[in-house]
Amino acid sequence: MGVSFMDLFEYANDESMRKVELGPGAVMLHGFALSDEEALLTDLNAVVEQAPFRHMVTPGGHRMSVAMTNCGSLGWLTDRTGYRYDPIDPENGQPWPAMPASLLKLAQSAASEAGFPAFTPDGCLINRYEPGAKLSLHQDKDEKDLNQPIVSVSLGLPAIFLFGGAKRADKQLQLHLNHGDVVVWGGPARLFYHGIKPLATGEHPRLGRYRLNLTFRKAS
DNA sequence: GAGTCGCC
DNA sequence: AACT
Repeated sequence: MGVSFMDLFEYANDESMRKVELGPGAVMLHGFALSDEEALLTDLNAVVEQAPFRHMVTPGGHRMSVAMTNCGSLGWLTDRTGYRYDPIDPENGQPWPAMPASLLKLAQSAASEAGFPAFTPDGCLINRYEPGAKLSLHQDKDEKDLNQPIVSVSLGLPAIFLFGGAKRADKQLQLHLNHGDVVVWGGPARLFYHGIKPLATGEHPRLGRYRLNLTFRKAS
């Protein structure tokens, strides 16, 4: 007898709970990013200036509603030929912007808090959602090193994060992600299916009409 | 044959 | 679904 699914749903969405164990290897950290907000947004702006957001295309030929860019030595890409990590931004032929120290520090401190003290991310995928944008249920499985977790930081407009299990059909927790929330999953949860429901319209004091999601990973 | 970071 |  552990906590029931409904109990977990309540705990996981209670912002007064600073840290919620979602299951083995998966942790929700409420309001974790807020202390570094100024440096974070300044550094993010610099990254995006060098590597602008773009709507990538899936192997099936569909344009993604989420706009993406990357920083760090490896960036995640999708195009007609498939999903992969690449050190070069195909839009300009240049390496992705280096990962700013503020981002790396945030990712490592969140990972440590979640029980992964040796996290050494080499890539950060930056996802920009506007109202209506979504990411359907998927696994992060293009990384060579599945021993290290995924660290996901939410900024700006709120979203509903679907966090399922090892099989697509597994029941999903619906987690309300607000500005500054972090979700970390690794170990037994590393390949769990997850997604984002279509973003509701809104206005955030710092990020306006957008939600930004930073997902740190060790790709190589 | 299995799977799909998409679509309706 | 159209492709891997």
